[in-house]
Amino acid sequence: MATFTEIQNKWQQKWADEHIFRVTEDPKKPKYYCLEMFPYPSGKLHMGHVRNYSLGDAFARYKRMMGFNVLYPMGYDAFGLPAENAAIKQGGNPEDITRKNIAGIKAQQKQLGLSYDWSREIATCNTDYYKWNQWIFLQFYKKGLVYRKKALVNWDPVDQTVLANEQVIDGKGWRSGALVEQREIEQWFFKITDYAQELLDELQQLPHWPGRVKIMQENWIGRSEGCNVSWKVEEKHVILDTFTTTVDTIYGVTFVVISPEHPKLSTLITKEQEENIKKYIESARKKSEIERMGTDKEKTGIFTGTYLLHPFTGKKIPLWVADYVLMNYGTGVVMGVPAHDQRDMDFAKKYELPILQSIESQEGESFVYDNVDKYNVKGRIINSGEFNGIPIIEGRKHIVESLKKKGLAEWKIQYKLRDWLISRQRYWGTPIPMIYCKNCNLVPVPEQELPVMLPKDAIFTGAGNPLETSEKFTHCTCPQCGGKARRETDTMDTFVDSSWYFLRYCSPQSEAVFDKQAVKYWMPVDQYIGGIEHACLHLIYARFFTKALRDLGLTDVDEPFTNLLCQGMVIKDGAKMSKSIGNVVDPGEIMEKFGADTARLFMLFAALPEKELDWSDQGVEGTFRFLKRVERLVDADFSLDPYTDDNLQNRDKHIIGKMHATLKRVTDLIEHIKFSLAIGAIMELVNDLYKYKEGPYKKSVYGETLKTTVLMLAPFAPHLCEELWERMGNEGFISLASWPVYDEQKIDKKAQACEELVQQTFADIASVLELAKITHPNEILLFVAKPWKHYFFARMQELLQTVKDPKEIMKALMADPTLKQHGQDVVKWVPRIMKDTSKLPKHVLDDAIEYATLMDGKQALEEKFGCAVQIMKESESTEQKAQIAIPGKAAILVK
RNA sequence: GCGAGGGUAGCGAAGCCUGGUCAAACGUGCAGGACUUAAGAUCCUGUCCCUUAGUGGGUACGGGGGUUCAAAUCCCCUCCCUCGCACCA
Repeated sequence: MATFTEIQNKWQQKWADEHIFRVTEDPKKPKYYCLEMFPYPSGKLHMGHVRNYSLGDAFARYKRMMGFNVLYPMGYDAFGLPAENAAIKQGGNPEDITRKNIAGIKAQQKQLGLSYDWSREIATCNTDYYKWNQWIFLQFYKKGLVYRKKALVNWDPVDQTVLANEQVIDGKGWRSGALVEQREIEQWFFKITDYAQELLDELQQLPHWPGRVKIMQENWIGRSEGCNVSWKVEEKHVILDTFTTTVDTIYGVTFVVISPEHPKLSTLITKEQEENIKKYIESARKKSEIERMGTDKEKTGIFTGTYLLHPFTGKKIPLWVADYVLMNYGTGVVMGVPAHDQRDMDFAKKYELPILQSIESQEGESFVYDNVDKYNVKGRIINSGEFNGIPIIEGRKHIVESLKKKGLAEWKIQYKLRDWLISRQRYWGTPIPMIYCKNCNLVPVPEQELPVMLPKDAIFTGAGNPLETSEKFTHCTCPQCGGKARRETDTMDTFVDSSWYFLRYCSPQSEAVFDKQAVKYWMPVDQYIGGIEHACLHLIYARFFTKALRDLGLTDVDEPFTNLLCQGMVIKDGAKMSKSIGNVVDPGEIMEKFGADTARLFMLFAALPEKELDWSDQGVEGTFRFLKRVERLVDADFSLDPYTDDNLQNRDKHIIGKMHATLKRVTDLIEHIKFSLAIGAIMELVNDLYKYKEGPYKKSVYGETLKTTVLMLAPFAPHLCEELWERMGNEGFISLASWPVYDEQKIDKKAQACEELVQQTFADIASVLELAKITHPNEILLFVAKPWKHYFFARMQELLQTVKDPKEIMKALMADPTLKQHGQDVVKWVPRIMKDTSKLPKHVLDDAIEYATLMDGKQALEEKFGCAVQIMKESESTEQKAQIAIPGKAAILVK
């Protein structure tokens, strides 16, 4: 008997030799693009990967069997800091390290037997890939989607590079975990904010995305509708803008707060306050990233000594500095309305600033805009001069219009989403194709000179950007004037690489960025599978790229991913697998011990894809046992007394019915990616097959059922199923076989069961008669498990002939002493039966069928045995039981 | 604080949307039996409590309340857990 390792190797080899998973565009076949988030090649697979790929592969295999032309590719997100850090630490260079890691991870993926079209493999560190990053960058540049500016940026002191906002988590770098500092540096940006509105709007058109991802993106984009109000500074020709969504409270402004980082701040300080403010700014900057993130948010601030003039009342409004105002949102200046804003209220109370009410609720009470829907609030404006009494929402319009006339306000839509900072001061990434020339300033590298390759002579010391150490790289000639020039040494964020790789897969060898026709055929991705951690990073960038490339006329795809599945984490002993806890299970070891099929099947069986998966060693063994159980079914000796009679007995019909029912269920479950339930249903069928095999079975029925079982299991445990497919004498690969089709007609198992019941009764009565040596029974007693049900249906039928009112029927039924005992159930069913027979629960209908069958059976029994058959309600006493043995009568019990 | 998702039998995990077929799939664990010299593997049976040859009854899906003839499932309140966002004006 072949071991699972032998089976695995055999079929993996065959799949590879015959290239059976290779695909090309075929307009005659419906396409299906199944994609997993490609991995960062760290050298070894972890359980999260295995889960991800098991899900994707099962689904791709299923779709293939369903007749789709399935694009199922794999590649590597190969640029990134870990490889560079490894080079610094252990010597060597990032490329070699990365290539080695790719080889390692690929070997394990192959070992898992994933049905990728390996001819489409890509790695983002290949020049023929990152060349197109540069090309896209240049297209974006031409279109004005790229710009360079000096900005306060998130500086990761450990990784020595800048981070995008999305990569800062709790004030720490997403990779290094180091506290992020603010630095002012010239940086490259992608203008993702141009697409903020579309990115937000089109979330509506993604019905098959998990709600939480959409909500997260929505929050991340963070749209607010409001207006900018300009404030004149007293005795200075300076204007300060504030952004507010609730301009209705403008009469409630008792102070204005400016961010410590605000560029105009220095000009707004009075001499007396200068020293103190400098101190405050200093302390704010120091604590900023640590304490601004803290839970305890006691507000601090300091008066600048300067006053602003209220645009309506002309009153003097003090200008304060406080670090609860963020520089990078809105204008960096906020109007303080302590009566209606919790933060302002806290601040006002602390510094004893006046509190002025300017709006009230419908009930005439003051309220704070905390848990209130700002855009649909009801109430009116008060204490606000000419605006008194106007409903809040309407009042906003009046106020803005009034200010607009004075040139002091404009409507404004504000987003939290900020432009995507893509420069990284590191080596292992795509060089940004720009040149600095003394004469010509900033010059893009001409397209024909792409790619700008990473130099081989860079030195990895850990200090600064290694690219700057390469003379060959940094020195160049200006493409415009031909003079000496310097190359940009920043590289691109690796998230640029992953923002369009799904397009490249469509035509990985294309001489262009991608082949338009191929993209037209394959895109969008029908099913995308990956971790939730990318909800606001990769998934937003990829959407942005898709839209930007569309606007460049390169595709006509609006949204890249139609269906999105975010898999749950793999945990063990109640915690995420991690080295520090020591609960890591190595996929390699599991594959060694139990094989790829078991590893994959367990991953799919243990939990629904979106849920957490609790790793259990016993569960793995159980899965392993199940596969062996299936194998034994195939290896069973068919020659052992199977019935050859062509007529199908009840037990044959039953198993066939079960098979079709299971097939229907499994198909539906896989379609909805509820793999664990699908596998559970297959297990049930396997259990039934074992039972079927116990009794007299027919080879044809057994074989047919088993064949279907193996086909259903094939997407989950492909190696074993290929092997079993062959052992059962089938030609070709099961991977390329067609998904079986169920026959609705054969599913009606209840009718079969009833028939079986009658048949069984015949047999049982015959044997009882024989045992009791009874030749001529006068009467046969049929005991039924719930006789009152049948009785109920009989009465019900009678009543329906004459009475139409459900309540009357109910009354009549309840008057019956037999049914009275079961009043609850009677009351349950009558309204249902009266309402709509088609909507009856299945079991009620079944009971009705059973009743009819029983009546038929009774008749048949009477004919066959030539005696009266009586259906007994119940056997309450032993006396009655004793009658069973009374000669001249036969009794049989029916469930 | 805001937002999302959870709490089901010894354990993992379905069922909830669309109330009745639910003492609740499937797996695991446990118990008994068969096979075996024995162990393992395998197969069968049982596995909330009481009772039975069959059956029947009681209690139960975090806690409390409500709607309904009927609630794990719908509504309200409450407790606990996990995960996102977090002074966004």
